[in-house]
Amino acid sequence: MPEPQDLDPRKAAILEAVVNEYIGTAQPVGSQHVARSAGINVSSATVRAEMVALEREGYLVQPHTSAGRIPTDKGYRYFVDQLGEPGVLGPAQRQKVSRFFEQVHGEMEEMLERTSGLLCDLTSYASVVLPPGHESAPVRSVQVVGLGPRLALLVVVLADGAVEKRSIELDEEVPEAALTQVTVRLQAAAQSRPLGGVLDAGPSGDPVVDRVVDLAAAAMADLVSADHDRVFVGGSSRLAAAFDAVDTVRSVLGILEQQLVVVSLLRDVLERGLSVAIGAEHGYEPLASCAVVVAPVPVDGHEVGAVGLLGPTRMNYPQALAAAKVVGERLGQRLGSGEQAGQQLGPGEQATAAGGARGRRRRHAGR
Amino acid sequence: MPEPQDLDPRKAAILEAVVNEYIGTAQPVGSQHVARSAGINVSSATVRAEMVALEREGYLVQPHTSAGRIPTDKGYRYFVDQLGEPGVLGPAQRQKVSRFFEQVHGEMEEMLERTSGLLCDLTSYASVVLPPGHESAPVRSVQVVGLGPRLALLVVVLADGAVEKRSIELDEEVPEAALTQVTVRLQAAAQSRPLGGVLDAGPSGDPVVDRVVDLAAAAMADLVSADHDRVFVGGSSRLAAAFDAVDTVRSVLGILEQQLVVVSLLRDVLERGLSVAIGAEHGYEPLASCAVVVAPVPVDGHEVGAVGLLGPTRMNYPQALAAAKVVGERLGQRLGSGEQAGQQLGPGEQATAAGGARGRRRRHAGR
DNA sequence: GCTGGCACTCGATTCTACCGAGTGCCAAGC
DNA sequence: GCTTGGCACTCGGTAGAATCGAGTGCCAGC
Repeated sequence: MPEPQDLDPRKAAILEAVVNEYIGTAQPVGSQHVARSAGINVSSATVRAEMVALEREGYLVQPHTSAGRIPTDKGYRYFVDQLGEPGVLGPAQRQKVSRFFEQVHGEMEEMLERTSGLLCDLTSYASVVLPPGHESAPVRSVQVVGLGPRLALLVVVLADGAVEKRSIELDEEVPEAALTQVTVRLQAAAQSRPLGGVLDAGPSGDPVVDRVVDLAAAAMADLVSADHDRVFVGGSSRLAAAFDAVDTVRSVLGILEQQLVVVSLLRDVLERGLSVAIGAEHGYEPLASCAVVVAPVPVDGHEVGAVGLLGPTRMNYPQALAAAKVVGERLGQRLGSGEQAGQQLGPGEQATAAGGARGRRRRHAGR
Repeated sequence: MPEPQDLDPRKAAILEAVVNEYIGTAQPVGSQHVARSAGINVSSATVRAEMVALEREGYLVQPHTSAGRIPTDKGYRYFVDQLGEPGVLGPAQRQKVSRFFEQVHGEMEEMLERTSGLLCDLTSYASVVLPPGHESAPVRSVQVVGLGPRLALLVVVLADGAVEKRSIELDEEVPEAALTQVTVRLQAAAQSRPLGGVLDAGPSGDPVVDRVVDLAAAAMADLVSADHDRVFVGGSSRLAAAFDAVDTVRSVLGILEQQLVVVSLLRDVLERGLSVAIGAEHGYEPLASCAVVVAPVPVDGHEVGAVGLLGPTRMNYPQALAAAKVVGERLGQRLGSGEQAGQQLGPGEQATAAGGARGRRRRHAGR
């Protein structure tokens, strides 16, 4: 595969001008526009000649003869690779981010949801927030609560403030006392260990208790893999504006509704070390007219979550990259500080029952 | 305000024919089409005369001269009021519903989300599921878990299987033992009482414990009002197909993202005893081109939740009403049986840790 | 190698003519 | 007196022709 860096500086400048113009106007860009752009000091005829070359090499296409050019996916890719630095947000945007992370508070789910709203607000694209998995978060508490004659609920509290639950259906009626015993045994076996690393509790002598402990342990193992498909999607209404074809909107929205697809898409892109997937670069055919920008949410060093933006391929990449990067980092810091101290409240927050009605009612991000 | 029943049978039949036709085709309906409809045994000229009257009375409008008629909101309203019975679902639909409620299982949140998916599937409109509030569900367990030096987490398990949590920021460092004591005291005060009716725990002698108990009690009171703005929205992609104006789609999607608005809209419609709100009947200007169908989710007699459908005013009301009614009822039964016995697993479900990976991966409904 | 000039292309826009679904009205008929 | 068939009229939608203009490719000259 040919190196993308094989463009001479003038071609690169022309390509950049086309991309920038097209991102703004969504109209094919003609040679005159390019010639008038800053940084281009040649005539339109020369630009035309270069454009022919760029088209031959696959960076541009003409929608039809006698129209301007628009970038191909390859063109966008080159453009994105060129801008080494992710760019910075404008001052207004920066302030929005700072203000957001100063004042945000409440339970983690709500914070993630509102983070998704922030991203939409910053970029006007649809946003996705993948919460960090908590395989590695130490267990703070395990509890088995009876709900009915043959039904119990396993409730696990993790050090990062997450609470997970799972129903357990029992083969037989189990007295409350036995469940208490189960809780005690599990608590001992799981306390301070990561969720994935809960050790066997060992036999207790009471077969009923052992049986329930086994069921609960299975449920806990299940929880570890379960939290992968949680995801917060926001701003899907922005997509309606981004695409003009109604059925494109419909199909993209439909995909955003399949959370599992979204999750694996983002993880996949992230795993390949990319921060942008343009057009068909991710495998999903139905999203071929979309670009995805991803940034990790690094919590205490290792990356555990992700934020993403979904928009048309003619996306404002510098802005989107900057927004995703900054928000991902800040979110990671926030979650990281929580991991250590369980801190999830804003600094200015009153020392009181957290997340009063005032804050909670301010949800903006859609799911 | 004139009674809507002031239409003679023939006018009513004509109006009905227009509505039915228009729902199907989205095209203005001419007098000839109506005259050919079943149940209309007069000539097109007569139909025309009647249509003039119907237009004068506000049930129909002409988009322009020499076009057919389309129903006004008032016309739809009459139509909806006429069909006394909500109608029944087709056999295929019925089967889908039955199959769904036979096989659905897992935690409540997931079930509600998938119910929302079911509604979309049945009607091809966007759907909303308002979970029942659990003010009245008895508390099964209360726990305060320390997360950091000055942060604790209140975890409440309710008899219906719901788990609620709230962070508590502490004024000072509280030893683990004190938190345990707090848990014990709260447990005693709250056990088996509804969440809203937790009594005062009374002084314990230890001021630190009392302080934390107070904070926790405040947090619990807060939880009661908190669960109002949870809502599951599904099938927003369907809206893109329902409206042809792109900005209508955009604004409606934007509204669906504001969960609080959706919740209060549905509650409002339900409180007014309506099952359908057409056009401007609900107060929300931006949804003037939409109709909302609502059905209660009655759990053990009193209505506590709701399911809703959001579509264009030219909605298939009989189908939507039937679907909402049936799904609302079935969901209520399901949740009701859970209230008593905590039963949330399908009858055919294996007695094992519930909601294995297989089931969990099958999410369809978008948020 | 760059530039201005020039002929050419082709989508978009405008204009016109026309079709036809649908209406309103009216006189004749049951 | 309601109903009906007939008829003139309206007007949005479609098709075709003419026009416009942004943009291209090519080429000769600087």
